[in-house]
Amino acid sequence: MNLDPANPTPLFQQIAEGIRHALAAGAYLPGDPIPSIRAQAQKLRINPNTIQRAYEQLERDGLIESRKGLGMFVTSRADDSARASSLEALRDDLARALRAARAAGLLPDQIDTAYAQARAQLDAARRNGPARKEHP
Amino acid sequence: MNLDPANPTPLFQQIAEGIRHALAAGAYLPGDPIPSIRAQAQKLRINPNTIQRAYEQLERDGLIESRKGLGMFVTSRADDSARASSLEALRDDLARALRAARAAGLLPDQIDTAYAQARAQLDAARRNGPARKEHP
Amino acid sequence: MNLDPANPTPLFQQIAEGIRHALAAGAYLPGDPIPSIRAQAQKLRINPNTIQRAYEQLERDGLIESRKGLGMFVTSRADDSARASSLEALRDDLARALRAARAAGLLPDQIDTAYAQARAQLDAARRNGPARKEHP
Amino acid sequence: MNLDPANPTPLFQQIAEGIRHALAAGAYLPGDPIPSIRAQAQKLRINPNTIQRAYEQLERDGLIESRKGLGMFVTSRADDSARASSLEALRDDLARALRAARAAGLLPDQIDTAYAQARAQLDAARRNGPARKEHP
DNA sequence: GTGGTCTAGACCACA
DNA sequence: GTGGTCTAGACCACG
Repeated sequence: MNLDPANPTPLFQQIAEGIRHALAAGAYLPGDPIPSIRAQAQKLRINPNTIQRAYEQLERDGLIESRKGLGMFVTSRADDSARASSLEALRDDLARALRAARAAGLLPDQIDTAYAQARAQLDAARRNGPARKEHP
Repeated sequence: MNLDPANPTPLFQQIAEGIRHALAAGAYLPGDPIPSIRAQAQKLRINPNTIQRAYEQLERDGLIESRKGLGMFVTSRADDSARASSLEALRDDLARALRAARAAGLLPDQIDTAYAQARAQLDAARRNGPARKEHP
Repeated sequence: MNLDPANPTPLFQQIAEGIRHALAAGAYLPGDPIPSIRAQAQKLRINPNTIQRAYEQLERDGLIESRKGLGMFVTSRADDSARASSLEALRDDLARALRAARAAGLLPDQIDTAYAQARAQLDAARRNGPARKEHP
Repeated sequence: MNLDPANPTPLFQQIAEGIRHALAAGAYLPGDPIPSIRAQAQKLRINPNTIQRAYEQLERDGLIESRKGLGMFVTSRADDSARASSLEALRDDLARALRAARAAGLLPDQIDTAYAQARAQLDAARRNGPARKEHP
């Protein structure tokens, strides 16, 4: 899980996002328990309140559910939901970015070119492994 | 200028963004004065301090400059700078969105499809006039 | 930190300057937290908004960074940056002063003499301790 | 006279400075009248209030004096005073710059080097004529 | 009239 | 507790 305290996106969202990815990747199967708030907090060396907020968000999204006295468990449809919500988030992000670009008066060609560049950069990163940042 | 107080991005940034767009679109030419802080504040019904903060940011970015006792004036290279910074912002947004999508395990096909959808939605909105917000 | 409300240079810049000096002097090490806005405001008996503005400037200059809910922390390269910017400021000041002197028709000898005097005055002040203000 | 409305130093000071230089250079002799506020304002295309403030400052410094109903005239000791005040201004500027540099923790060597650089740059500019800005 | 600084006090999100 | 944004209203220098 990639946590960066200097990142402007809130810590609890970074955590929720990390777990969402883990679910989409199948790291936790439906019915599995996820680490308790206290355990997670200790492991990540982060304030338990922050973990709590991350779990709350996941629960609202239906990815995990609490069973009284037992802890939080992965929902049956969690992996699909995780993928779906990731896709939805991507759509939202793209739509927002394009709307802003259009409002700024950028031409469709410029927008497509920017996407192609970002896309190529992503492929390069994938080929070179996740640790690489720039093309060599 | 589209100002939404419910939007999580700060008001003063929304204002700066709006003027940046106006500059990119050529609404104010180099050497032109932009509306005075007080006038803008009255028109947008927003506190002058907030306008001041927006203008401050534009001045730091070299888009406008202040002449004491006279007002704020558009810099000579303002429109180019505004376009360039808009393009840069788009690239950043796209790269961030794609990185997140990849981290979430989405397939390249899904990503491209999402972009195509967002792109089509943008074109549709353009054809139907700038007032349309939702899919037609 | 030397704050003079009668000084024409804005308070928030004086504050930022003071912290810049402290960073250059190594008073705060990279990774250290700097005093919270509210604490600093209370200590200096100055409005928190003014402190906030000073910190904002330091953050823009890359000397400190904020972590939400935790405070502002010294950047890794802060001390070097602080020194570099101080040196740059000195060069600018000297160049501006010399340009003005030349424009006023002063002779090179007069300029050098003035610098020697200012330099000697500085040495004397250093020998006599930082509290001395006037010529001994 | 070099007037720059984008310059952060107030226009009226730039004007006063320009006249001070003219006096030091002997462009106006003691007893000569200087251009009336209205004439000066029209020639420089500047608000008469601004000229008025510049003349006020020169009068306070004893460089010019008003004779009722006649206008403003150059004082007998004006050229010497102009030179002296320029020298004094230089001393002040240098002392202030050095004090700031010392407060920032710069070493004496660094300060002397910075002065030598500024001095060399000045000489180069002088050799190349007043219009040149950078060494070729 | 203009921009710029400062204070006071409020509310918010985050850890 | 932290930083960040916004409002309200004051005062200043400048043209």
